[in-house]
Amino acid sequence: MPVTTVPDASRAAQLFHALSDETRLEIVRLLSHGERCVCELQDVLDAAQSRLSFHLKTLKDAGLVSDRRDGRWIHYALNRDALDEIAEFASGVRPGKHAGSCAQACCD
Amino acid sequence: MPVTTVPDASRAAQLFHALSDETRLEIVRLLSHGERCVCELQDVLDAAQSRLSFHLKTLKDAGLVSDRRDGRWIHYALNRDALDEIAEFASGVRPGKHAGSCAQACCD
DNA sequence: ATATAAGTGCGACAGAACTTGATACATTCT
DNA sequence: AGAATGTATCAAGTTCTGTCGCACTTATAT
Repeated sequence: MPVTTVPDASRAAQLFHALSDETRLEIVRLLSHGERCVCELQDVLDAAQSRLSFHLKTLKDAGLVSDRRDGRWIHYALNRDALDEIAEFASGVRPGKHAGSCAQACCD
Repeated sequence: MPVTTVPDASRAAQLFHALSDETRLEIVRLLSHGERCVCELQDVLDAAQSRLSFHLKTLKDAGLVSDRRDGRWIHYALNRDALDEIAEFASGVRPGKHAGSCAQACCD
C-alpha cells in the first residue's frame, strides 16, 4: 500500500524551507555523520552561537533534527523520518506516477 | 557507482528553496499529472498571471520544470532529474551512510 | 496592419527571514 | 553560594521574498 502519499503542501513547504538555507544544509551534512553538540558545530561552521541556535531551532521545528541533553551539552541528531518524507515527496510527484489512476478535473 | 554524492550546498539550497513555497508546491503537484500551460495553472490555482509567472521562473531557474512553446501557449513540465537530485540528497545524508567510510576531521 | 490573447519583466510595498549583540537560563565546578 | 560554561531567547537592523499593477513582447486571427 505505498500509495505515494504526497505530504500536504504546508508540511512539505515547512520541510523544504528548513533545507533552503546553506548554513542549515551544512548542519545537516555534519549531522549525517552522527550526533554533534552545538559547540562542535560552532567550531566547524565558524558561526556565532545565537545564529547556530536559530538554525537548529528551525530544523527542529521542521522535525529534521532532534536534541538530547547530556549534562551541560545538548546533542543534535538527524531524524530519519523527515528524510523519508522528502524522498516520498520526490517519488510521489514523479511524472507518470498517476498515469491512468486519476480522472479528476486536474488531470484531463 | 553510487557514492551518495551529496550535491553541493548552494545547489541543494536552490532546489529546496524552490520547493519551500506552497504555491510552487501546488504547481509541482499539478505538473506531476503531466504538462500544463500557464493558463490552465491560472484557472486551477486562481492566481494572478504575474504571480504565476514569478513562481514558474523560480521553479525553472532551479531546474525543476522546463517549458515548451506551442503557438501562443507555453507548456510547463516537471523535470525528473531535479526530483532525482532531491531523492539523492535525502539518501545521501541518511545517518549511517558514512559509517567507517570517513575518517575526516568532521567525523571523529 | 490592427486587434486580441498568452506570457514575461519591472517597480513598489508589506511581511518574512537571517544576523548580531545582549541577556536569561541550566548545569557543573569549586 | 558563586563562578564558569553551554545553550536558548529576545530585540533591532538588514536583506530577501511574494504580491500586485502595469507596461512590453510574441503569436494568431481578421
